[in-house]
Amino acid sequence: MTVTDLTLVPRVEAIALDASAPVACCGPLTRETISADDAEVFARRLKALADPARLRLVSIVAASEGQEACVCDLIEPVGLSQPTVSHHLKILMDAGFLTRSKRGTWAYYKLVPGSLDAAAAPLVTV
Amino acid sequence: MTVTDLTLVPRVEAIALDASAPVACCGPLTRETISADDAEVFARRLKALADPARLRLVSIVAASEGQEACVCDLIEPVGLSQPTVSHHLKILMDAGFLTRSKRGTWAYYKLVPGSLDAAAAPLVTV
DNA sequence: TCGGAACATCGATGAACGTCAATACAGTGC
DNA sequence: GCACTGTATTGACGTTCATCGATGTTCCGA
Repeated sequence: MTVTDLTLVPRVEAIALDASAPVACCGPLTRETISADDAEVFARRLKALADPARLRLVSIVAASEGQEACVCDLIEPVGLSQPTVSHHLKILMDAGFLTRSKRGTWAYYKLVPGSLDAAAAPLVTV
Repeated sequence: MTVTDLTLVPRVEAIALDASAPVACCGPLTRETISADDAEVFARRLKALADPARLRLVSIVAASEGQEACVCDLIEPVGLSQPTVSHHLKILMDAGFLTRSKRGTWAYYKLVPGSLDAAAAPLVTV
């Protein structure tokens, strides 16, 4: 790997993905009609969770010590291939539910605090 | 009601009341790992909501008088064809979020009370 | 009885999705 | 340097999904 390689990959989306402060996209659905744009945003979040494998991954991570788990501990429980698990984890990360931190050769995925509550917020009536 | 009736009360009634008494499929995801079966059920519900058009339909119905709306009042706001709207409404009905009642040639869809809260329950940490 | 209106269903089509095998990449230890 | 291990990416394939036009079905009024 050469030095010039570093400048070739601009991660523009890193700015938009401030995963440290999850926010509800909109008010309660029962209060007033959701806008088309908000519906798009909210649907994208729900779609990231609307898969059995991803729900299990989030659940395993969330129920782990420090709400953090290694990929190597996730493959066997969900019963899927390693590339598929990695694929799902990426989707959950892009949606703002998980963050990744590499420690040595291992990758640890951590639940973003409050992200699940923020995703559920528009559904609850309270 | 005779005495013998007591022993013959069919449990089918409880199933029939399912639509009017929504129940969370599982405990909080953060408490303990969700089972494969519960993940399947929960994912199916989320998938029914994870679409911009369906979110808008639910929102319009939920924000209407008596949380009820006619199909004729739903087509124009979402900007989709009538068959497509009918298709989405069926999905929301099958998932237990809406109920339908025909009055004359009109069909009124009503939000099932508590169904949205029940769907969001596994996500909130409380 | 007939025509029209409101809604559901059918059939087709293009896009998105979940999955895996193969491969590439990045660290660790020798 | 080299081999090995853990993880991400790529390419391909079958399935599911959202959408629409055409057609059915049900109900009401003339």
